[in-house]
Amino acid sequence: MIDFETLKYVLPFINELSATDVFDFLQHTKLLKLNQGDIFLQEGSLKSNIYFVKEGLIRSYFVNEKGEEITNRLRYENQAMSCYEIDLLNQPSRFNLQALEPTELIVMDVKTMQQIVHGNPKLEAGLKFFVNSSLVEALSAVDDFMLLSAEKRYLKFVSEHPALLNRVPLKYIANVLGITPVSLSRIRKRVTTKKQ
Amino acid sequence: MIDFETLKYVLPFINELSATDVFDFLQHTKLLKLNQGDIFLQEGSLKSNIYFVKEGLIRSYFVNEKGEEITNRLRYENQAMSCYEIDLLNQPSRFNLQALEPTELIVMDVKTMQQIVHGNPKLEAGLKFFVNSSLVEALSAVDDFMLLSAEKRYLKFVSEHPALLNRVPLKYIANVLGITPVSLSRIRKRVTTKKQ
DNA sequence: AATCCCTGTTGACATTAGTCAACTTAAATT
DNA sequence: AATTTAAGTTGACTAATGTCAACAGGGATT
Repeated sequence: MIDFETLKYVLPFINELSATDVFDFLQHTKLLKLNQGDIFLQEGSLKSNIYFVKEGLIRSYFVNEKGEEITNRLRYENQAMSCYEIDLLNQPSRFNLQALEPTELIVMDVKTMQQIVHGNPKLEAGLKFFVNSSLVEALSAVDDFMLLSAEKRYLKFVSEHPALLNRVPLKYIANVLGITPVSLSRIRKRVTTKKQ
Repeated sequence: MIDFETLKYVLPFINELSATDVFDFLQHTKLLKLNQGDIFLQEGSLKSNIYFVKEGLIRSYFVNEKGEEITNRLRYENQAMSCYEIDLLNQPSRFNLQALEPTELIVMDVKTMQQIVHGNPKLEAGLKFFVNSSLVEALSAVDDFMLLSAEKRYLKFVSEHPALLNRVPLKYIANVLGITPVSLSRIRKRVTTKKQ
């Protein structure tokens, strides 16, 4: 169980809850403190948790046939990470989750959360907002891959997540953009020389 | 208002509803019959409808700066199409919706639907299932763009939608796969010669 | 039947991205 | 300080995709 002040900044909608609702909610969350490099969910896991980043930076990645790690998502302060295979398909995770910095996560079991949320209109609305936001984000990402060049996707990434550039190794960003680190290095060069 | 038998095949969860619930639901749906080529939603529209394809085939597309039409989604029997900008962001649609065949759609206003669904556990569950399925689909699509080559995406498209190949012009499929029609034509040639 | 239009194919070439390897740099370790 | 390691850059080359244009074939229209 974690304190209200901690939760408030990560999940703004809890400000609208009654005291008892908040207590209920807090009772079923826990704080997970991680060191840089800690892997907190392994491929094959069935733990249907949802993770809210209070502080720090995490990634989702998997290991391909060649033994290479491919990073497919990055999440930082006030963002949530979940494994959709586990939560939505009841399948073991294909991905690992790892902290890239000293990180504090608010962890909630999805099934427990659903029980708490169930029947509480404000919590229902909060969950619905979260799922809908995830959907918008995913659909926009699909459209970006369809419509934008790698260079434009990079520029969009920079404008949407400027702080990440100095926090995340380039190779992870390259993975997220769907290109190789070598290619991203060259795109970055092209872009910076263009500007001048 | 449309009949129950029609709806049953498109929205299987309504089988679990009580008679009054079904009636409520049917009262707020209507059937839209379209000819091939009909555009039933224009860019800029704010009509937050959701469309279930009873029969036929539709596409979502937009017109880019060069005046070219870019198709970003295809939907056919028993699938749903919505414009996420309208429904989820309250923004005018960037896309047009068009029937590619003689088509029958079940149309429902999203806000009306939410009112009906609200407070009815089975309808809530049905809507939740629909949104979650959309989310899984979108997240998988993102991962595919990140991890698969254009050729592999094409092969996956073929295996998942074999019937579409004979129903949809190649250029629309190319758009959906994020490549040019010329490129898809060549991939298709590569693939068929490989098999033999 | 002749024409027109649209779609898809193919060729030639340009652009972009991938692959492999060498090298530099910075950070961590000893 | 020396060594090791990992990340990023760069060069050379290959592969994939885009662009532009010409052409072929099918379907619709006249």
